Amino acid sequence: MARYNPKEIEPKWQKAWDGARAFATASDRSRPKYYVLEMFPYPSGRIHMGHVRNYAMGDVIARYKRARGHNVLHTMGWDAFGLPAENAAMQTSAHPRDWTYANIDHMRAELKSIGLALDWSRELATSDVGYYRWQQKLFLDFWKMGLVERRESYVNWDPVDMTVLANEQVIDGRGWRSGAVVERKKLSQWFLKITDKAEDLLAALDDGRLKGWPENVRLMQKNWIGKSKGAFVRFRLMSGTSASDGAKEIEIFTTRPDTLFGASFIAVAPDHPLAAAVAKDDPKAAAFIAECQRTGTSQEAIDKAEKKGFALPLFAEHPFIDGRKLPVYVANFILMGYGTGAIFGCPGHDERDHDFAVKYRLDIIPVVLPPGEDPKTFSVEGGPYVGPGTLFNSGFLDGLSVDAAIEAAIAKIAAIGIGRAATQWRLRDWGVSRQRYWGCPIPAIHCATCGVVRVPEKDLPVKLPEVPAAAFKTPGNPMDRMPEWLNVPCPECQGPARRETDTMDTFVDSAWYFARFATDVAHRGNGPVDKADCDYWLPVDQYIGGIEHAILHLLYARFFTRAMKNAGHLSIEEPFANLFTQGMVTHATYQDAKGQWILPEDVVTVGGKLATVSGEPVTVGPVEKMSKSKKNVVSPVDIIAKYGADAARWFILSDSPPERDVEWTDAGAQGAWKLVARIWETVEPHQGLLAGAAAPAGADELRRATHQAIAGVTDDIEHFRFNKAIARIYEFLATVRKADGAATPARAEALSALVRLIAPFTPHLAEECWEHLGGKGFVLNAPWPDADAALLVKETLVLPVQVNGKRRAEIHVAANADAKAVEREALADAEVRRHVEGLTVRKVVVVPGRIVNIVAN
RNA sequence: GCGGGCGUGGCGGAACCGGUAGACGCAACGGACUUAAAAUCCGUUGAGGGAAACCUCGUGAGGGUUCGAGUCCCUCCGCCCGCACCA
Repeated sequence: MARYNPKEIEPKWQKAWDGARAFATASDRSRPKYYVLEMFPYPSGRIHMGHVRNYAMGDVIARYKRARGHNVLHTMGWDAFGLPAENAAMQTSAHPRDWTYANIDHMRAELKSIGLALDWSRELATSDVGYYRWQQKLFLDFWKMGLVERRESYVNWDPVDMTVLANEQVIDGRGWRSGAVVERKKLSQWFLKITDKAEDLLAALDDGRLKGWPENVRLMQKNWIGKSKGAFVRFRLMSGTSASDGAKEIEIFTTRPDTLFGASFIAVAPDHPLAAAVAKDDPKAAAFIAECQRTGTSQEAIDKAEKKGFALPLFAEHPFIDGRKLPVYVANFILMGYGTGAIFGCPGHDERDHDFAVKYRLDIIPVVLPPGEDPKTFSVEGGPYVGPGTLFNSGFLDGLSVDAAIEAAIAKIAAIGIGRAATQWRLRDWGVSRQRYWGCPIPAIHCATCGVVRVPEKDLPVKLPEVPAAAFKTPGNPMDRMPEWLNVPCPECQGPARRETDTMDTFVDSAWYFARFATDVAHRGNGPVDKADCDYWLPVDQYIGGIEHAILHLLYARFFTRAMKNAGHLSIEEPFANLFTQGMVTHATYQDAKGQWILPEDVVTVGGKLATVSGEPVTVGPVEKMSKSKKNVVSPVDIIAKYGADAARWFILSDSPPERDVEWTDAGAQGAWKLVARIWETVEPHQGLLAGAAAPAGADELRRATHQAIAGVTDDIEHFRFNKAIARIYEFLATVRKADGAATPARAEALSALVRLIAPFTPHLAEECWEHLGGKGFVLNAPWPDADAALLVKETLVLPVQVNGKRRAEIHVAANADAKAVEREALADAEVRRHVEGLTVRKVVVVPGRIVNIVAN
């Protein structure tokens, strides 16, 4: 018997599928559509196991839905703009474009060896002019609709390299290449007004439009959008201490106006105008603000920095308490971008305010009394109380609940004209400017007389200028140094003007690619998307990708879909009907005696111990996400060469639930390979079996097992439980192999079902088996098997019987037995009698079809 | 720091709505085949006790609710993801 050889068989079927154009998207729109999309890859150069996992999952769904009669759209493309190409250009002198497209060619070939059911004719790269010119058109549309704005905001600035740094290029507050301390620098930048859609982006999370999304992702987005109700309140600055710009008052935002009587200070952001005004004549204040500016721009850096304040020579009057003076601080944890950039601090009922008050020895006054506490003894000196309760020490609010006090406080503030109720959002507008070359150029022109002007649509695309590869060795954006590209006549006055040199955030590229995929290639020259095509295919029925994209990418795509609908390009608000977030691929880490990381392929077992190829001892470290820096990577290409694509796909799906991390182990991959070989071995003796097989009848073991397997695997695939589907296939295979005496029709039915059930997971093997058994056409076009409900019903059940919660016996009862009969049966059981001997039975709990519990004492 | 998750045998995991904890796979051990090894096939395998029947313990730690808790609640520990210029 010939051993199964994936090296021959996998390319054979890949060629056969190609030759038959088997995965070309059908134009027949009468069938129900199904659009399955995996997050497209960044073309880093090589595929990794994370890709294999992501695309194997999508492929299972695509092939399964196809077998269920759907018209399936399943495509692949490249998230091709971004920083790594420019870093490569700095290191290797390769032009970002050449580097990127060479990587794409390489990765495409690697992906094809996995045997994915993809329509490659729809492939796109976001760096193609044919893609980004339509992104420029969308940008202009949004601009006309008022969704584009220019305003100042901060970037990480490397003062040595004179360049803007990404957050990941800032390491411990220093530039990654220069090592210089990074500064915050204000630049005029482009923004998309995602906050205009905040209300609907939030509402859709809860109103059923995203019922196919995981709860945790919806919750993360909800918290990210962060709608909070509260109030603006103006505090009068005390005379004689006014700031040098003459400000008489300071406006704060608070979500807890009920705690106003517990206020003991005011804090403003380092870039608040009041702070700047004081700093003008106060070198110490200026120095403190400068220090704050040296913290990075990321929220994480700001939050983790030690909370610090600087007392300005200013005091504010408490609006309700005569004579209470509130000192005004500049504090490094107050954000200018949220609310008014100023807060009042209530140390008794807020963590950060409490820390701040302890540090600067400010009053800590409790104003909310928890239920059951005595106001005379209750203290918040040791820590704030943030729960519900009743107001005290609070004048007109005394005795009210927190909620009632919030309302009463707002009413009073409004009545005396010092403030009003307000809603604030944590969500900020989307800064899309990048001071980099390898991105989509922003279609704008700066004219000294006309200001910032749109590039007319007829002049699109604004192509990236041709820049020599050597230009990337110099820090900064090479576009700034291309006068022949930079200088253009103003589209409005024809006077001298300059092109915008900022390019777009790559999140813009990935915010609408799903709709571009849905647009037929023949229609792609006419606009960003084809509305009719999108009306048929969208929304994406199943979107699959990493949890790391839970907020930004998904939120941006949701915003873009709304904006594109408003611009008339699409008819939907939500791009992804169902979302699945898959876990990472991890691997053990290995180090040699010197602490150097070692590739798994360079580790060998010598006498039961791990060693390097040259014999040095190796220590095994923790299992971590596969990463280049720790060298704990396994190349899919090597695995496919060794075991075949089917075994790789099988293992990556078999070992862990899809949403959790999976650990790649060579033993597991070998196990998958054994399975592939065993299935072939099981099928091989039955050449042509399907051709003349009679219809199976009866209800023998094998038939029951077959239909149970069909029902179980189907249900598991529908619910994204690939690991369980695979476990069931193992069980079913064992039954098939043991069923020596089964009748030929039952065996044909079992093998036919087996091959179709494995087809989404191991498609090459399934085709080979299908052909060998005499199945018609490709198994990929064969209908999914149906489970016969009559063969799934059990006649008798085995019920566990507990005595006082401990399992003591099992009884066999008819599936339709009533509770009384089950109870009688249980009490009659010899084992049960032994355990209740000498006790009085107090209660018998019968859970139908589940369990019996006898309570006795 | 803030937001969201996860934690079950030697390992990956299963256990549906609170109802027999450990399905299935890996590893290990025993056996068959072989001159031998590999491959393959069959069997055993949570821990402790017992000759056995069987008993006790056991789902990160501690507490609680319940006839019954891996599952629900509270407190704590550890790890992972995100934090707006990595993609």
